[in-house]
Amino acid sequence: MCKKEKYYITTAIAYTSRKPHIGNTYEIVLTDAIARFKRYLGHDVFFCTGTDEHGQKIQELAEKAGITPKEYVDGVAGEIKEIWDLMNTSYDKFIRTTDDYHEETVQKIFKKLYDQGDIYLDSYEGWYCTPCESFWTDTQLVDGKCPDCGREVSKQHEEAYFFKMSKYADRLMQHIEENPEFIQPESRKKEMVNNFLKPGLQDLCVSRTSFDWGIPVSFDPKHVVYVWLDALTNYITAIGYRCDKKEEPYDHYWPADVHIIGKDILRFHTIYWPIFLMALGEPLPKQIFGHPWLLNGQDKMSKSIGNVIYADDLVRNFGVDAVRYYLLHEMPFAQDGTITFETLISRFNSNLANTLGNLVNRTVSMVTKYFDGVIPAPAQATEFDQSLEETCLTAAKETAENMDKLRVADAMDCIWRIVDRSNKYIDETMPWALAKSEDGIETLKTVMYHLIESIRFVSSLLTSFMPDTAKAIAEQIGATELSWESLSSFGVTKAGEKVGQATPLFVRLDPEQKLKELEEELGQKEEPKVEIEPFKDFVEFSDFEKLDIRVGKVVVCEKVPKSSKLLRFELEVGSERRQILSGIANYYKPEDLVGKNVLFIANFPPRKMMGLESNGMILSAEHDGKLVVTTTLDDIQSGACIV
RNA sequence: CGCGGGGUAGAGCAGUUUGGUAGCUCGUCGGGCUCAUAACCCGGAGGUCGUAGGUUCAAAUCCUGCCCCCGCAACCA
Repeated sequence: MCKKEKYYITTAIAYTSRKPHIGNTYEIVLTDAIARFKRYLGHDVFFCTGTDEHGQKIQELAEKAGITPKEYVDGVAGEIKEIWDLMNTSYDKFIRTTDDYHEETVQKIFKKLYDQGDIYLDSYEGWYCTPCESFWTDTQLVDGKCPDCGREVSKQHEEAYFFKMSKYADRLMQHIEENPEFIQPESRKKEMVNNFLKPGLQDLCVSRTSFDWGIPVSFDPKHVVYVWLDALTNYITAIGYRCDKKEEPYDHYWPADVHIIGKDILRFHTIYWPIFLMALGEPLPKQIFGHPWLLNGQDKMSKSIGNVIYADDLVRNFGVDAVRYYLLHEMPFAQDGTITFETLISRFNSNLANTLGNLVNRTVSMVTKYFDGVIPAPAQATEFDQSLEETCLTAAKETAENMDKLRVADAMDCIWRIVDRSNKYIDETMPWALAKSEDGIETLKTVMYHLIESIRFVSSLLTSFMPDTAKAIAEQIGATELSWESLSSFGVTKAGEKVGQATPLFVRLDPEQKLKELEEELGQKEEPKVEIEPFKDFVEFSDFEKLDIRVGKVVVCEKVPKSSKLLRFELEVGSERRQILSGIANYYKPEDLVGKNVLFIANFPPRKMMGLESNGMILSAEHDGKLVVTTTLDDIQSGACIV
């Protein structure tokens, strides 16, 4: 029995707050192509994906929908699974963080880390942002608002468990230095080391009491385990890690060969996750790859911009493999990629319908026409054969080399080199001319054989990227041998086999018409839904009266040096002057605000930001991360009260 | 002086480690061919390689200054 090399690959688990868009879908397709290719090479692959289902946000969404959190996540997890399946992804395990074995194991892990002193109970006063589910310290807050989203936070005392991150920082630093492949792409590694490790790690809050949709801490059930200790551990619980015991196939597959994740969560995977594993005494994953994002044109996809593209809509219009092709081939290795209907249509026509589809179609048609569909044995050689053979053999080798480096788009380019070379080969050998003369027939046999064989290479190599298409090509050229091993030499196709029916693999689209169709079908869906902040609870008038809101006239307004967000204001307030800082530099040119009346809260205690003192807070209206300063409808004496 | 990445034909990218004819895809123009999905093949046009200097026989590539974009961090009560 030959022992196959194991290969454990994972995606990040998808958060079950809403249906994933095509950008989120990219990750599973990318991972799938890598997993399939490793299997194709003969590795013993385990491919894990799943859903992250806890948290306050989900609890709230469920409340809004009038159902239980579990019902809510069941729905979204089902949707996610459907899309993963629709994309023809070959995961071996779909873990949900609400699975019982996962929840139990997380509890055990928490207890173990607590018992060994890595987790400790502390209590602090902090500011909590509900939408972000984040706690902030005084210094982190700005203008009393969440530094992430700029929304209101509330002061909360929370007793919480913390993880001693710093204890393991040196070991992690050493690991990163000794394993240059650990963080990919390289540029991200520097970000992590310089921004987090070097300045020193803060202890991480690993429990919450402010909501209960989570895994309860077994020995202190008013706490639930907070996000990362719950989510990251999926990678080991999914394959049998149970803390006190290890079930099959954990020992076989762990450590992971690669975690494929979005670049936004690299920090958690390259710092917290390895440290958790160190604390558990388990080996670290070999590699973490933070892939770039897929953007719609220049913009990030977002519901509020209304530019979200969903995988199922694309699949309905273009087919699974065309969408897979686009995701796998058009995404650069380390830079964000873009998707638009126009480019999708363009790639579909040129690369799939014209170059690839037409090659198969014309070849099969010729074999049918000239040899009644029977693949002839090669006879009289042509001067172009060797070049074609070389292209096939080299391309196969280089496809594998690129895949080994996770360079999926480059790998696909290698496959297309065979396609291009084959099209050229047809032109060079001119089969239609050979068919006209008796002695031409002998050469024609060679030509057709070579074409079928090189297309077999294409079909074989394509199985990991476009499985259905690969199969369809194989059927049309009558190929049965598609293994990786069979590509080590040219000439595996058996003469005498029959080709199938020549059927276009991808039917060319009329770009303008298709675009119109897409707009009609998806256009109206894209109207942004206006989502506003939920209203807050009643307060007493006396609470309002505690706030001292005034009119101030802007006398000076300038950018705070070194700060990207902060503007420094000097306001005329009656006959006084007052300095206030406000984080609106992204929305206003300082000079445009001079002379304007603004509303501000006058009785917040002074607060230092970027070394400057702010004596109040300028009121802005916020929507969708955009801020607009409030003012008075008519002019009025500065210092006037808002009543 | 917080850390890092980047600015190359109309668009999107490679090339920079190891200086030596500037390349690929799409688009565009012209030609060829007719087996095929108006497809395929060949050729042309189009770039002062962000900018100003420096090193060198030679710079997209190495060095320095500057401008612009992006990511991370900080910071936006």
